[in-house]
Amino acid sequence: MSEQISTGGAQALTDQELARRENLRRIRELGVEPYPYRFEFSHRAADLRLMGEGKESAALRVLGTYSLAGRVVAFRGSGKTAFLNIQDDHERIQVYLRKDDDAQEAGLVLGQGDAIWPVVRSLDLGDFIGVRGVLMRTKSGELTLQAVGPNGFELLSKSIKPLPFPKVEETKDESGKVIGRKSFQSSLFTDIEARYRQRYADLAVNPEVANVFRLRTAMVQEVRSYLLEQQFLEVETPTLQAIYGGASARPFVTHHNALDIPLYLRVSNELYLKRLIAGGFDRVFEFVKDFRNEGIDRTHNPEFTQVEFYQAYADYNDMMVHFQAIWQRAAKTVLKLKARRSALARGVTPEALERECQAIQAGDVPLVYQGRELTTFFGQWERLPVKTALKRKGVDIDAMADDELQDLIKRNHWELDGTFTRGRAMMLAFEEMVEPDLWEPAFVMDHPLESTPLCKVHRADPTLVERFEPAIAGMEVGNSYSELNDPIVQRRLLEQQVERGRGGEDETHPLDEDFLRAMEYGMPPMGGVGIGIDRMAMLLTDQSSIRDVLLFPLQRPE
RNA sequence: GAUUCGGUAGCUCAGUCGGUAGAGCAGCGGCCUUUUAAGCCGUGGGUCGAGGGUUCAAAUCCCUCCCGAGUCACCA
Repeated sequence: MSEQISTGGAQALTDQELARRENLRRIRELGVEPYPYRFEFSHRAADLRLMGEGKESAALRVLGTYSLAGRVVAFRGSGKTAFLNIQDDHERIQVYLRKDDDAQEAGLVLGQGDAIWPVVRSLDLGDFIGVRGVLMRTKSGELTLQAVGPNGFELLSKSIKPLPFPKVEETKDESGKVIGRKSFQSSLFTDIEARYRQRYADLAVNPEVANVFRLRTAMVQEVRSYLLEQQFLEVETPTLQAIYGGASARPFVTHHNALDIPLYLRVSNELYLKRLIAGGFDRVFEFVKDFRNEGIDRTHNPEFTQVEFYQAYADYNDMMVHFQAIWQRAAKTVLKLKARRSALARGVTPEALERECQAIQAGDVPLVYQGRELTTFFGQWERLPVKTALKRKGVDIDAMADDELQDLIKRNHWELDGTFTRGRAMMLAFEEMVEPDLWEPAFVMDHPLESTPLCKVHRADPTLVERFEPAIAGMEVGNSYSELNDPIVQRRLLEQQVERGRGGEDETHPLDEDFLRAMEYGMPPMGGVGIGIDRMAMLLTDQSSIRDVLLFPLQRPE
């Protein structure tokens, strides 16, 4: 390690990193601080583009002076001038810098001449700069902020490691001749592992990735707005729990030192929200991170986000209404944002865009996932009782004896885990015969009694519970019950589950006496819902993997 | 857990039959005061994921391992 070039780590520096540190040294030598404290800016790139819309240079110039700050994402220097593309908030605008010592046009002199120009020449992609100047339009018509005056240019932060900016994409004709190239149009930092591990780099160079997360946030806000408008109270419940429950899942275990007790990261907040209903809050909701110590795949991450809400005096039918309304509202908001964002690129006029948004609001624009339309998404979602769905496939559960059901399983070479029960056989048949064909939104409802211990028995069929699991594009996107509130029955069901746990069955939970006590004091009838926020984001932003809607998906450490 | 594909320069990739590695962009030096694929001239850069084996010789063939992605299985 030399005194100037500290590696700051075990790995040797690349030639590019060394070059940037040399630039940094040179800038300091010029008396310029490469990491100043603040920069006052008047506008952002998106604002400037909006203001410059349809105006020529002469009209732009009289608008006055503007300033902006952002990251250098492209640099085209030519001797005593430079065109830069600056990105702020994932929007880009061109900036023009001139050495300008002998500029003819009064007032358009950068004005720092020899002093600042070496700093401009030492810029690297990824640096942050501030620019003050006037708007203009170049020969080719691109809106550009031209730096003017002694404060026209400031270095705000030096980048000493090259970002993985995409190379240009080439279009070739049959003979292999390059007939066109474009840069910064498409994401070409494609190493998927690096993108997840270094999300900051992914976001910095792939604005459309950042947009997915902006859409996700907008979506979450819509869900929250809906629930608040419906008089639900937002609450917070423990993440660290001495007894985990509310879902069948293996927990992460940790330890509290001062109390010297094991603690679990919650697998669900369900039992706490029900306690709150017992406590007299009639409508509560919570956005929660749940943690489940299970596998990772396209639709599962060990920590994931749900919104759960509980409503006193309601049942699962009421919850279906909320569920559909929330999804449709969030989807419309996301579709509108997508339309607005792409309007300029698509050449859509403001009037046409307004009509588009009205059509989206009216539900006339279909949601598309992975190239396939969800045609009934903005209509009434089908309510699909498991038994009814099977009957349509020629399997009438109620008309079949146990041995007939067992025969059905054997004939199809299905595998039933655990011991045979009619309910398990029914769900197996549903998964094998119905689920693969589910695409349009459907409330899969009225599951067998043994599927959950937290749900009320179906009012019309004692072998079922009042539960629904909505499926969209083949994905389970939530779960809801007419919540069980009979403490005697609840105790029996939970005790049975504990027994099964002792018998070695996976994924049961310990008996939560405190939860039972709350129910014994009296709990009103209620409907409860959990919505998987990550999967919702996948559906609405058209991403095929849950990792593409998580800013920092779990990765094995480097 | 099973299985398929992948890991080569900062990024994206090529690398034939085994003969000590290439391209574009990025970088570096030079020229250039309206570029936007900037252009022109010159130029540096590699523990080919790791380890072992076969061979005169391994990015390439074999074995083991690591990491990732996909598919299946698991998943109230």
